[in-house]
Amino acid sequence: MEQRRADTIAEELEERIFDGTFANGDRLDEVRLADQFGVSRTPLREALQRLSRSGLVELIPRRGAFVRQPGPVELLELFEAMAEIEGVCGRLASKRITDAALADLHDANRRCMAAIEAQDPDAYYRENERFHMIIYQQSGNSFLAGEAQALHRRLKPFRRHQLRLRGRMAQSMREHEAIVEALEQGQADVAMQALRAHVAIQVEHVHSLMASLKSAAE
Amino acid sequence: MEQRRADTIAEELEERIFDGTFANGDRLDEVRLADQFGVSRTPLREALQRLSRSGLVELIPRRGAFVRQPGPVELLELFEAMAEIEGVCGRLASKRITDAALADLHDANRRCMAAIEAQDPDAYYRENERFHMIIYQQSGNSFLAGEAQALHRRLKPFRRHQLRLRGRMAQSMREHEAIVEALEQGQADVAMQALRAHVAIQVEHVHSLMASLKSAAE
DNA sequence: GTCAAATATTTTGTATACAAGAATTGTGTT
DNA sequence: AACACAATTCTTGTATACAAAATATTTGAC
Repeated sequence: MEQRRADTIAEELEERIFDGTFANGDRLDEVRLADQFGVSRTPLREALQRLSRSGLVELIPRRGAFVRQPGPVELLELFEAMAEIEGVCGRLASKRITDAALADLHDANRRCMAAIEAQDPDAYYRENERFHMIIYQQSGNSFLAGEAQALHRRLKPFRRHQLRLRGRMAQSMREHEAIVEALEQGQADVAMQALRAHVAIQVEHVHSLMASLKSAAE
Repeated sequence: MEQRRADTIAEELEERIFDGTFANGDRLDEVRLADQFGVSRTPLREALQRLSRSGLVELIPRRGAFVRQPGPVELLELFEAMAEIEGVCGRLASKRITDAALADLHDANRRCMAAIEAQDPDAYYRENERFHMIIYQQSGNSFLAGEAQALHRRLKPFRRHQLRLRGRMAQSMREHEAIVEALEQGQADVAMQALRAHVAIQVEHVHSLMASLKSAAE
């Protein structure tokens, strides 16, 4: 018997919320799910509480657990928060980043470029993610890095859509290069503003966000 | 029988961690505490999980729950993160703050001043808190406001010490006024930097932090 | 037929029971 | 005496049982 089923269950449930198996507002029936996972209610409830902490599930006392996809307003707020926090990470990183990390950023950018040439959005997304993670780490503040990572993760389903937009990958690529340059030269405010804008631009395409939101809600 | 004991227990435990009843590294015995609170292990475990999410308790699988006070490094990171996030809140608030909120800030400052004259650090702290909460709210971003509030709460025990430092209240007061002025005039970057510095200055007094840290650890 | 109150059913929250892993103690060997 | 290993004791994680609240259903009055 393996240890700690609760977190594996939480992951699985999260996956199902992301992939749309559970729609917004759905009630997550404890007994049914427990049955489905072949466990008792105890570890399942534990998993639900964990999900409520990360915001995917709302736990209403004496009523149950409900899937809670962010609405338009909340989504905008999350993107804005992410833009701001990434900006902050960039500002701090500009003063603390190591040469090795700078080399890694260059490397990630090269791979991004290759992905664009290969017309491979998935590869691009993967390398793009690496790029951002490096910056989080190099902020030198593990708390902020953790927050940034959590937000990144939470907004993932909504970001993927954006890359499909015409020309977005190439544009994103240019922004990456400007960001690395600012970091390289220790230009704190330039790096901050560039990163903030790089994330905030996704809010510009709110309509496409709303579309993905609606499709997730049905 | 009242409803939802788990959160009242979580609050109570949090209180005891803050006030030093439970020292750093202490193991929180489920059965003993359950007994003490007159409940079963189930709601108590729920409370422990909640505390682990807010970082006060580390939950090691198959070993138990341990009190986890932040160490020096983590403490510096938390203060830095708070300074940055407050700065961000201030920047956003400078563009969005309402006249009513500005009036509230002035009011909070007046009360702060009165507290200084009355040599009442507790009253000062209370009004100071109100001042900051208003700014969080006025960022217009409930996610960021929530994060800021959570950090504020978490660092509370370490902030209180700082106010006792000679002249800190008066200095803090002047900073508050500069912040309100920047917000009033919509000077985004001035407000951001002022707020960031206002919080970051507490890191300057690291030694006093360490002292309070050590006393909490024994 | 509609609405309301009472009853039945479902579902959450909590207590207890049990199982498996960790810690501890005791014993035997060198 | 020190170490290793085994058996015991504790403790966590999970399952089941029970209680109270919320929801659904039935029944009765108008």
